[in-house]
Amino acid sequence: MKKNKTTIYSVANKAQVSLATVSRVLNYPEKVKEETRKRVLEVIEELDYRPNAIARGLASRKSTFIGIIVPDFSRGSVAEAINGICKLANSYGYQIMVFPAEGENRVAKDVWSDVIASQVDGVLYLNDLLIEEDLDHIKKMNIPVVIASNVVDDSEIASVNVDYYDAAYTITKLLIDRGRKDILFATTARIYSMNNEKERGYLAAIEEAGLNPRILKTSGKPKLNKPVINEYLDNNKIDAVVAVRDSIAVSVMNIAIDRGYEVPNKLEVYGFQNTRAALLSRPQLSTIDSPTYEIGKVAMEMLTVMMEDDNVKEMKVLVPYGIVERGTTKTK
Amino acid sequence: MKKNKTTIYSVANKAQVSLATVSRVLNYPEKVKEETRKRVLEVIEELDYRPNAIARGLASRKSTFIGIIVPDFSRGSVAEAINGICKLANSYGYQIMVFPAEGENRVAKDVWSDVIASQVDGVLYLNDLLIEEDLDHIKKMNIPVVIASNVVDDSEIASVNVDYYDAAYTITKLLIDRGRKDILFATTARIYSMNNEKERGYLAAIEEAGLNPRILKTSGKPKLNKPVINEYLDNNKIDAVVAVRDSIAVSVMNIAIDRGYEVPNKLEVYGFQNTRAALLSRPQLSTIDSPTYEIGKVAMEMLTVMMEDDNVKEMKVLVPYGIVERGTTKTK
DNA sequence: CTGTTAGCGCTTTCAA
DNA sequence: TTGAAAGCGCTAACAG
Repeated sequence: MKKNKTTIYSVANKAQVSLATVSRVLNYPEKVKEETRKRVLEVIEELDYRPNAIARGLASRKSTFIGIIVPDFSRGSVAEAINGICKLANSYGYQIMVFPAEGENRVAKDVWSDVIASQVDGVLYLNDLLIEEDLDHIKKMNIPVVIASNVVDDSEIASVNVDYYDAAYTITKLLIDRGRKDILFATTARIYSMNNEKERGYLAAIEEAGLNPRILKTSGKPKLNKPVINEYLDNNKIDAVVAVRDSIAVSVMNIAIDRGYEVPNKLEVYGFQNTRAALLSRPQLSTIDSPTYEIGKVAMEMLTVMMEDDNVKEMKVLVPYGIVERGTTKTK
Repeated sequence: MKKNKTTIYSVANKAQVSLATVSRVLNYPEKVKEETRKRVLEVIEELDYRPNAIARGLASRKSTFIGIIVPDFSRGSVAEAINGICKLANSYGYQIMVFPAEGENRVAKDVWSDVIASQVDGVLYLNDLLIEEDLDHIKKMNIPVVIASNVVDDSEIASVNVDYYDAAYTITKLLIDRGRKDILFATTARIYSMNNEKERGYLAAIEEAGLNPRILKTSGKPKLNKPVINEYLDNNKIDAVVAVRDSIAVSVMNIAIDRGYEVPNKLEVYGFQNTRAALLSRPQLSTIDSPTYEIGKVAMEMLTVMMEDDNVKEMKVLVPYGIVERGTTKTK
């Protein structure tokens, strides 16, 4: 299978210049006499020449590729972040390389190995799972890495997040102020730093009000939720729900409605993330709007800065969240 | 910013062999004496050597990169397909490169330019929009291209799809057989080959039964749908809906329910795709299960075959769909 | 079975 | 302002 055969030589020949000159009009056009430049540009156009990114990468020792480490593209938050990243990467001239990181099939080591081999200039970590081993790899890496949506303490590691603690605290407080007393916090069984933060925020508000915390840990998958939620509702009375994800919120709500709960009068519900699921639910879900698209953009922005300059000051950025009140809460 | 400095030379030196031998243990291990191979492997391990994929690509004239052209990662179908692609790409040793193709910001030419420059060995076209110009580029490409979820007539172009015509025909027929007479076909205003096929299938069944076609074209976005749908329902009585996407099905259904329609007794609804939206709706949506994950896998499989062998026979593959009957239809 | 030697297509000094 | 030449790190004949 042969590739594009127009090389820098073809152009140089046809334009009657050396290949160095062609290279220059590509990279430092101002260093070439206007006349020559014009001629070369014409030939490039004519031959439809596209510089071979691979060769260029090898010669210049930078690939203009960036890597994104991603668990599962079907997760709404990830998808939006990637959209944000693409947008920016494109305008900065970076190509994006994907490194899938499914928890089960790939151990951290393999992913990072692939990343190193691929010669990317920087990496964006969008995986929601971040283990100690990853942190080690990141620190050993000699290219910049930015972590999105993962709260990490290490001050040397760049990350961008929403203030999940504050968000959870705030909506829980809102519910308490409206007289809710039995507020369920529905979270994932698996431990994510993000959801941990939310739990801390929830607990802070609950304890401050002297209420009893009620925490339910479920799988993220709608199908597996049902029995767990049903069992919980068999044994407990609740009047509000704060869920770590919209989909979990909707799952809990739907089951509660089936059991006769009236939303929002008898049961108020908040989700997290403002995904499409929140829009399609009945009633439409009130939720924390975490601007995942924005997170992607900001992360990419940080990365470009770090790729150009080793000394970056602000390693932890917090993107503002919003509270979207819809049909599942009672704001008067 | 310096990169990984362990090269094939470091390994060769330390293992007391030539670089060619190291290269061999990497690419044709069987051609190296067991003893030497072991020694080299040890050094590789010890130095944590990772061959530079860029250099390798340049020397071998194949990058082991494949490109995916994608419009919007937040689309459920795309996301699942990418998951499928990743899964396979990984086991075949291909790295995935992303080429965003937003309709508005990028003209076809740019995308294909980037693809060529990046030296990928093959490309998967996951964009739902496929214009004449793209087809031209694809045919001029000297690397294989596989198109997913786009019905394209050209027999030279490889594609993988679900038989949308058949699926739409079948569910429409099902509705007719259950006595439904005013069946609305809710589709997108923008023209997609996929939805076109569905429309043809719908029309075939409707005409066959001597009924009146009822077609409503809306935007894909839930927010913009509402007025259009409301207006339609102001002026028309319907007793069933076939929508080209789950989200559209749910939008229509929710509005209909608000207007007093009882689902599924007075109004039956079918969606398309079996996304999460179908699971979270109330009642849960009956839908065509198009196995997008599978489509991704199959497309990737085709691509690998094509990358190894220019002469491929089967250029059009159809992946089987399923009909998922849930709460919005009346199967007895 | 292993080493030597050309490149792959480009960038980047260094001279001219 | 331009050209010549030396690599970037690796693969792939070709010898031996």
